[in-house]
Amino acid sequence: MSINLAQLKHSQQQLAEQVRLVDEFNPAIKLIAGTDVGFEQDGTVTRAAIVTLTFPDFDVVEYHIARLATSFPYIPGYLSFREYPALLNAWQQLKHKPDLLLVDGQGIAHPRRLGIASHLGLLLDMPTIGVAKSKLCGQYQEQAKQAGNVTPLLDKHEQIGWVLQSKNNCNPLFISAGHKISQTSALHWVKQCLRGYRLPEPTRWADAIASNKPLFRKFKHGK
DNA sequence: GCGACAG
DNA sequence: ATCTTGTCGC
Repeated sequence: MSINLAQLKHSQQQLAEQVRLVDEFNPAIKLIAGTDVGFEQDGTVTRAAIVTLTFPDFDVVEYHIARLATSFPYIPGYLSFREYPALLNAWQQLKHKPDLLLVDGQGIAHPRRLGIASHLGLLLDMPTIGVAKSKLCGQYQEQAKQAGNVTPLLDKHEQIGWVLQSKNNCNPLFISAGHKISQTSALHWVKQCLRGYRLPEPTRWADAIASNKPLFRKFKHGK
């Protein structure tokens, strides 16, 4: 297969125009889902995990793992083309659709304002938030590694997200609105999902499920 | 030209 | 992302 990045870049610019950052504090949220993607066999297989949790108790309602042949390489700025096929597959298996989706990666904190969280939000027509463990683009003021600290992530003078110190002495999280939510609400909901760990619960569970970590193993045994 | 660069 | 033990700091 051949890849036409100029074409995909144009596609992202077109899609970015459809992203809507609506400020809608929604106190009625009852289900929040998280996603995480991993790879197997030298990257030839993409493994996407999605998990739906209750809010605010964070009880696991259901989870699914989709394994598909990898069809696109990793290219910074084009991550969604590599991961969304498996994520859509996992999403279609969900019986209980969530009210909000936390995606591992950037939302609009992207060169063309279309990180994987925004792209997925458009494809699913769902409110999404980008929760990234490292920065793709933008600048910010360094801050103390004290839980609760927040500083805006800027591109020139435009705010594209937030740099959140989610836990003491840990690297910060890069939060940005994905789709159908505002920057302020995105930060609000991620904070609501923090339980003393660096990652918000939906993301932490998705990570544990995708990588079969202790948290998930323990869950499977006791249930 | 050079460095940066989600997962 | 993934391959991997011990180790340092909270």
